Amino acid sequence: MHACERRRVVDMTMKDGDHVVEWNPGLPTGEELNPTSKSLISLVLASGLSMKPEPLKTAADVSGESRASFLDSQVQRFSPMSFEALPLFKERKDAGSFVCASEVRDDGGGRGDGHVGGRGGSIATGEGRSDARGEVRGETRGAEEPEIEAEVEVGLGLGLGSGGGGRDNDRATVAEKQNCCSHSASYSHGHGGHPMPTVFRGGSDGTSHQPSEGRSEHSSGLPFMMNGLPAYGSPYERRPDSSSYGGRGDDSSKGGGCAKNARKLADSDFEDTDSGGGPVNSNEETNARTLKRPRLVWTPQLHKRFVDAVGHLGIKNAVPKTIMQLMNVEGLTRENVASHLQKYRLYLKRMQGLSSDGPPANDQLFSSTPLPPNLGLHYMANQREDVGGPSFPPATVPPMPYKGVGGGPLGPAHFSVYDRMPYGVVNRGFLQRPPMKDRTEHISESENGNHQSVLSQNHHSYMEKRANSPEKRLLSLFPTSSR
DNA sequence: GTAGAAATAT
DNA sequence: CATATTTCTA
Repeated sequence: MHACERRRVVDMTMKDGDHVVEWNPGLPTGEELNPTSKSLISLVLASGLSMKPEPLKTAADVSGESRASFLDSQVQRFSPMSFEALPLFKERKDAGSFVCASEVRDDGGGRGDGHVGGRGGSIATGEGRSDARGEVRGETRGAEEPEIEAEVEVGLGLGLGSGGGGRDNDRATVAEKQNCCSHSASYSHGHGGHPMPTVFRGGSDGTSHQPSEGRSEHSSGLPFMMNGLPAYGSPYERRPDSSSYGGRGDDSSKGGGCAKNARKLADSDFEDTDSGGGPVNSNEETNARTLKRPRLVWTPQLHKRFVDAVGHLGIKNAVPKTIMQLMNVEGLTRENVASHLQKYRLYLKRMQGLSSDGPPANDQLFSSTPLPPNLGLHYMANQREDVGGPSFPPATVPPMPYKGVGGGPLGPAHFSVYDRMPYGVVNRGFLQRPPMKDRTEHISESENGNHQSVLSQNHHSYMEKRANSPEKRLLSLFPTSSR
């Protein structure tokens, strides 16, 4: 675990030159570091971390220390306390913002079959930005939050609970995660079904204010998960260095420089500086009330979630707010969703418009996620929902069982934000909906998932003439062009 | 206050 | 230029 930390430190060092100081508060001290790890630190680095270098070890020493370390780690790992101690709910407003978003399917319940699909979890990581701001923050930052977020987030994010259902698959994933992201986690902490609120705004711009507004509510009134999914980690992520903001995973061709990002955001923090009364920094001037929130990147996972939600609700009920709630993604705003929905509708419209010879549709994101088979129609038919239906409560989030969506053989076993987006991968969307009572139509989905039969229709028509079916359209999304 | 569309920004 | 955010209107 420490290996990772160290690596990061190094990265930082290299990247930001002398800004390491900023990280010092979060770095382990000589005492905190376990023996074996300590011995791995170079003299230079050690001095940089204000810890004294370890004397050379004898084989015996090493052996003994390893054992100690191991035991130590064991303890940490299984001690519930270690989990509790983590600033789970704590807002992270700090720098460097290391964001790790992850998605984990957790059946929560004992539903054994809940397959966790290959979807591992996505881990987004970003390194601390070296905006000019960095330094400032480093100094002004209050007493709090000295720790390095990274691991913590990851740990929290990965809700590896998945008790019974856990498959080897899962484990592997977990292992991977641990590997790359360091300790973390993964205890199947009991937290009975709690949503693992991993909140933290990608701090790219340090705009780390918390999801204050609209979202906090999720945790309260709504069911914890959608389809058995635990709360999604913060969607905000940072790309390694492409600097390109765009969601496109591709090259950074269009990339504006990091410089851009730095821009006005250079302030942001003040809101948090919080109580502490620490001498509020000099930001005042820079306090361009601009407090923009970081640009959200709609990753395939996120989008899928979105689509799932929309599908779940049916186009009719799929309004931003509801979708947002259903998605249960922390930090996601209604605006985010509204915006995406807007775009999504356009996409749908377009799709139906030129169904036949559709142009290559560059919407990799959209096109890669199968439309929920039930978009619109069924729900339309189902309008009267509340009536005698076991089905979905209209506006509420149905704590519906959500078995292995996207799972199966198709999903990627592991997903890291650093990877090129698996656009090609077609996740099977939204299956296993509970039986709709009078569901007349039944869209079958090809088992192989390579071709998706999707039902779609002009969204206007949904609204207006829902009853009639003429509008219906069957679109088939391009074959899984895995690329 | 919210949804949806249009205007902006990145 | 594409995409996300912000603003504006109903």
